[in-house]
Amino acid sequence: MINSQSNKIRVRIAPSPTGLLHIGTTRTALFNYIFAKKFQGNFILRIEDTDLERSKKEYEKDIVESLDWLGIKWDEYYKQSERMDIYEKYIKKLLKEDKAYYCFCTEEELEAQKQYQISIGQAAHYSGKCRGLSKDEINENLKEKKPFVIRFKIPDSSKKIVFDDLIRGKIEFDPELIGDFIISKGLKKPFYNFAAAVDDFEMKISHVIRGEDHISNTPKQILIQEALGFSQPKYAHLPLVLGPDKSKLSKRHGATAISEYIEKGYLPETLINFMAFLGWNPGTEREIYNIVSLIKEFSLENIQKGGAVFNVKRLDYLNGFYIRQKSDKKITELCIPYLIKADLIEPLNGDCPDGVHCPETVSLFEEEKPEFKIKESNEIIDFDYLKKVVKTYQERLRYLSEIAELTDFFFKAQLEYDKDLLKWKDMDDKQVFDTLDKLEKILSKTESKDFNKENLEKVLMLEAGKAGDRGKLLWPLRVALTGKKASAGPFEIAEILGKEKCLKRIGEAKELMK
RNA sequence: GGCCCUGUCGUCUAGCUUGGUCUAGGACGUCAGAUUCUCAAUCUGGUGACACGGGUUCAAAUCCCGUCAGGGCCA
Repeated sequence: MINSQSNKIRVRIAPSPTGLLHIGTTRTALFNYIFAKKFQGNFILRIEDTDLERSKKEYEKDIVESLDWLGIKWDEYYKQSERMDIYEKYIKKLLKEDKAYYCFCTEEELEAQKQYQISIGQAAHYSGKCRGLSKDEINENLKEKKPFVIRFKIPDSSKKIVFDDLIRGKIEFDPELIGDFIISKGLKKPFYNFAAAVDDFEMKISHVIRGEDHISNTPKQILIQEALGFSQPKYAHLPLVLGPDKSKLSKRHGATAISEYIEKGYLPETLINFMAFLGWNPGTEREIYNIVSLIKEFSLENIQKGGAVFNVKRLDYLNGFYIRQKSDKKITELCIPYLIKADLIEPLNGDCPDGVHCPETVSLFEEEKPEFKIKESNEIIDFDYLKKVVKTYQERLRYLSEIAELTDFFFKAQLEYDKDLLKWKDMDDKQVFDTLDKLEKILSKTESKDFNKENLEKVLMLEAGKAGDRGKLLWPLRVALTGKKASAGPFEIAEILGKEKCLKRIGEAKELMK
C-alpha cells in the first residue's frame, strides 16, 4: 500500500458549483475548518465541477464569497475541472489492471434489467454483463463509436467492507450488494465517487468529515482506494441539517443559501455560532461561541448522531443578541446599505448601487463626514443622524434588513396611516383632536435647543400624568410621529425628528381628525 | 425495493462510555407576571421529553434483545 500520509491534519470541503452555497455544506465546511485549525492542519477547498453543464462560474464565486464573508479561510484551492488528466491516468490504470472495464450497455437495457431485478425483489445493480467482453469486442465497439462507461469491477472476494466512523463507530457493507458501479462516462468524465477518492488521496486528505448522506458512498470510495493501492483517510459522518419536516434541508424549506442570509442581514458571527450548534455542543451550558473559541473547544466526540432541524426562530434570537452587542457606529455602518437599498436615502459622496457587497459602502465610512440625501425630501443628513435613528432601533432588530421598514417614517415626507390608529382605547375623534392640539401647543412652546429626549419626557410625562392614563396623550403622539402601531418611544423619536417635523406631523394628524 | 444511519421537552441539546447524585439540567419557542402609551429589550415564573415492549439488575434515559417510527443513499 502506498503510504501518502504524514501526520499532518488535512481536511477538505468539496462543494459543486451547481447552486448557491448551501447551509448544510457550509456547516460541514465550518466543522472541517475548525477541526483543521485546532490541530494546526490545512483546510482545502475543492470545487467539484466535473459536471461541466451544470457547473457555473457564478456559483463558484458565491461559494468563495460566502466562505470568505464567514471568515472560513482555505489554505489550498483546487478545481476538479483542471485535474482531468489525473483522473484519466487512474482510470487507465484500473483498466489496464483489469479492475475496471468498458461497458457498452444502453440505457434501455439497463432500465429493463433494473425493473426485472426490482420485480423479483432483488437489489437493483449492474449484472456485470460487459465484464466478459474480449479485447476484440471492445475494440470493435470503440471503432463503431458506441458510447460507453467505465465500470468498477467489484472484487470477487466477498469480504465485508468495514470502516470505523469517528462519530458512529463501525459501519459495514456487503460489496456484493453494490454491483459494478460506474466510475466514468467515457474516459474523460469521472463520476463523483471516483474523482473524490482520487483527489482525497492526491491531496493527502487525512480526515474526511462530511454529511451523513455520504455514508453509502464510502464503501465505493474504499473499494477504489483499495484497487488503486491508496491509503485510507479517517471518516467522520456528520448528522444532516434538516428542515422543519425533518427531511434534509432543501429549497422547499425556504432560504438555504448563505448568500440569502447575508442579504437578509444576518451577521457572520451569528451564522458561525448557530451552525456550530447544529450537531455539536461543548457539553457545557455555554452557548455563545466565536470561531476562535470554537477552535479551542471543538471535538469530534461531542458531535451528535441524529439530524438537527434548522430553527430560524433560534437563529433570529442569536442574531438579535449579536446585533445588540455592536457599537453604535458599527451597527449604523451595517444598517446603512439596507436603508439605501430600500430607497430611503442615498449616499452623497460616492455611489452605492447595491448594499451589502458593495465596496463603495465600506469606503464611504472612511471619509471624514459621509453625507446622505433623504430621497423623498432631498434633505441632507449626516452619519450622526443615521446613528441616532439606528441606535433607537438596535435592540428591536432581529436582522439588519428590518431596519428599513422599522425606521422608514424618519425618511418619509408624508406618513400614511389609518386615522383610527391615532385613537387610544375608546377615544373619539374629538378627544384625539384636542389631545393633538394640546401637544401642538406644548411643543411649540418648547425651544428648539431644548427639544431633546430628556426635556420632552419631563414636560410631556407631567402632562400625560394629569390624565391618569398616560396612553391618552402618548399614544396619539407616537402614532402622529410614526404612523405605526409599534415603534420606539415617542420622546426619542421626537428628538431625532426635530421640532419642525414633529409639529408638522401633529398638524397633519389633526387634519385627519377634523 | 435493497442497503445504511438515527430515535431525551415543539426545536437545539446535557446526561448514556464508567447503571443509583435524574421527582431528567440548559437554551430557543410558547404562556403568565413585572416594567410599560405600543413594540422590543430586560427580569421572574410556568409549560414541556427519556418512541414502544420485553429482559438483565436491589436499581436503567443509561446495558441487552425485539418492535415501531423517522431519515439518507442507490436505482
